[in-house]
Amino acid sequence: MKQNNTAAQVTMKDVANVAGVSTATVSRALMMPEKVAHQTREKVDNAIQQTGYIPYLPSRNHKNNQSKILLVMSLDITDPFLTDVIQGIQQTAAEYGYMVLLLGNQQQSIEQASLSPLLNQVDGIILLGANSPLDIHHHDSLPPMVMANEYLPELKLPTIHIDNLTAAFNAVNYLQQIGHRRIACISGPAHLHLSHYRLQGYIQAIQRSGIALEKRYMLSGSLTFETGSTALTQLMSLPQPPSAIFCHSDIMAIGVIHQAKKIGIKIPEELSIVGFDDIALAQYVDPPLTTMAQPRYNIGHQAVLMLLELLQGCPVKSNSVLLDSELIVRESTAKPHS
Amino acid sequence: MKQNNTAAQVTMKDVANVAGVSTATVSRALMMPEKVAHQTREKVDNAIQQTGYIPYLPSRNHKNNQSKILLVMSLDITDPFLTDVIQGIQQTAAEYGYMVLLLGNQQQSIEQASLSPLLNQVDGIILLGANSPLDIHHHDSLPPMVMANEYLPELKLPTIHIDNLTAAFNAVNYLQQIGHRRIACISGPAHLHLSHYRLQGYIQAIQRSGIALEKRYMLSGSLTFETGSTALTQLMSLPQPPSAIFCHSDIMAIGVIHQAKKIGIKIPEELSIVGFDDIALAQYVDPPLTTMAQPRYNIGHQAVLMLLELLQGCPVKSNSVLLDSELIVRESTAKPHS
DNA sequence: ATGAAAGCGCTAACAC
DNA sequence: GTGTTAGCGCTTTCAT
Repeated sequence: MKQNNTAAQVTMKDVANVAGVSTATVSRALMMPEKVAHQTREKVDNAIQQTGYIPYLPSRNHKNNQSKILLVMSLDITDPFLTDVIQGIQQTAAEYGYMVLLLGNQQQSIEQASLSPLLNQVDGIILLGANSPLDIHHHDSLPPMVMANEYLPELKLPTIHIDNLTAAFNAVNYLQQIGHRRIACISGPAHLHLSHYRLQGYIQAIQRSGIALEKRYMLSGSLTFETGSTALTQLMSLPQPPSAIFCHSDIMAIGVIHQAKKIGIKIPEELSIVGFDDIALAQYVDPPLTTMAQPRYNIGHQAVLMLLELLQGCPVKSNSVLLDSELIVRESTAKPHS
Repeated sequence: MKQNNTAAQVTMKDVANVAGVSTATVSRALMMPEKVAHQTREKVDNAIQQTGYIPYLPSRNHKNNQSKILLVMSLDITDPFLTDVIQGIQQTAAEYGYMVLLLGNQQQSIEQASLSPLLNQVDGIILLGANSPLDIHHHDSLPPMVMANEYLPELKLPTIHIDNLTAAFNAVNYLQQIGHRRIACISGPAHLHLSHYRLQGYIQAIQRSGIALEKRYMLSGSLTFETGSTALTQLMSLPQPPSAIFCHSDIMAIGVIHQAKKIGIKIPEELSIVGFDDIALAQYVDPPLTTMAQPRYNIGHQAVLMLLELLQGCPVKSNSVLLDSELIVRESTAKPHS
């Protein structure tokens, strides 16, 4: 008869009482069931059922320091690409019995002061993109961390990512292969390192083909529809508009397609577009998007595996795992007409 | 002599030592700064700086039972609509100093046994959609909860949502207003209550106009591109295909648009489409989508406010807050041609 | 205003 | 195998 149900914590002591054993035994029955007599274990199990006991985590963590929580710091939980990565993280984490605490960048408003204690409570951290809110250098002791999707040489974090430079190079190279000469590039924000790498890939591809780099063909902005949309307007009002555009994200690419249609430019006949990421949506837009596919789910998956290894005390084997990217050719690209 | 300083926790005791006071004073300096002498506080503050002390949450929570963590259980962190809601949640939570623990449905694989303890550690729960992994009825004492985006009468949870029935009714009614008679409906999965309400809205609108309900016009599936895509094929192969389709989500609608184009059906000339949610993407697809807009961000915002009130011990004022929805007419709908 | 000391619920030595 | 006991880091009486 539990009358003390005013949200009163059922403690291990209660269980012990009901089972007629000591708290230590209850604890053992929970933690190392094989080290406790079969009979006793049954009594304890019953008592747990009866009382509705639930282990109180803070106390438990107190000792063994395991919260089974992984922190993910993500730039933007709204970005469909990152969302897929996070999905990979969550699913993999769940397989290993970990929960995922997701911190969006909006929450960077949370002051360091209140953030720090939290870091103390999680078992590991996954940085999804580099503009993390935490001033890593000012923390002496942080939980194990891995970085995903963006490589940041200065912090020597184990990282899982694609070769953004080569990927971008290949994307642009493809456009060149099918005959394009005037190729523009819409980059992500400068503070993201991946923007830098992708831009470099673009630049190298252009230069290698012996064509002069056109400053006016190189725009940048956030990885959003709007950026793509406005960038297109800008590009097409150039005296010599490009015949193809390489975008740093699919979302951007969709923005440019949208705007292109609006001002009556036919894709891919008059303008070729290639995106980046291969989000699910890419194949459903009109025309279906040619894009550099990233292994979205796998990035998340690998990141967790890597982090879990760190948690086990494994040394940081390789400092950076490279995943493959692949150009998916759909219908937003074609030979230049003119 | 603790030489075991391999990432050793800096404890409050250390701070106390350095400051030359007792741990109790340090604790007070942190928790009720005004109750401690100005001088002492300075000494403590300095010591904290020097040692790099960070409060250890599990111990702190131990007593005052405040983790400052809100748990969000979401159906699908990949859904752009839910993602926007979550954004609203995170941002609002952050304003009030709360962090958000996000549990995707994939993580339902985590057994109750390991989930329950976690529930014990969070200050409150937001259910985003009803198919939550937790067997609410089997838990005696759960943290305060609110439900968002879906109304579930049986559990009497404070809920924040739109009137799905009326919204659907209005959407279908609009189609009727502009002249459509053969209107199909692609519903969400049956286990979501909102599918039920939206379907009812559709049914009532059809019936009120005196038209017979056509079973063959009523399809259902997951809220995905694929569902929309396959549903369209099915609908258009009917002897009397519909002239308009009401979809339970924008994603679905985009799927049907995609497929419609593929088989050469002109939108909106030959077929009108209306979606639901008004995700950002809706205005960027071709043609821009007419859709029933939900206040995505605000749903999350309100949910947090509501939950926070509960946490303060406020009684559940109204059991259900209704937010407004609004039909956004874009270019995927037009008068029927024939 | 501050220190000493008693817990909080749990785990881990250490005995029996 | 199981109970006793001593903490874990922190907050909070209760003295002073």
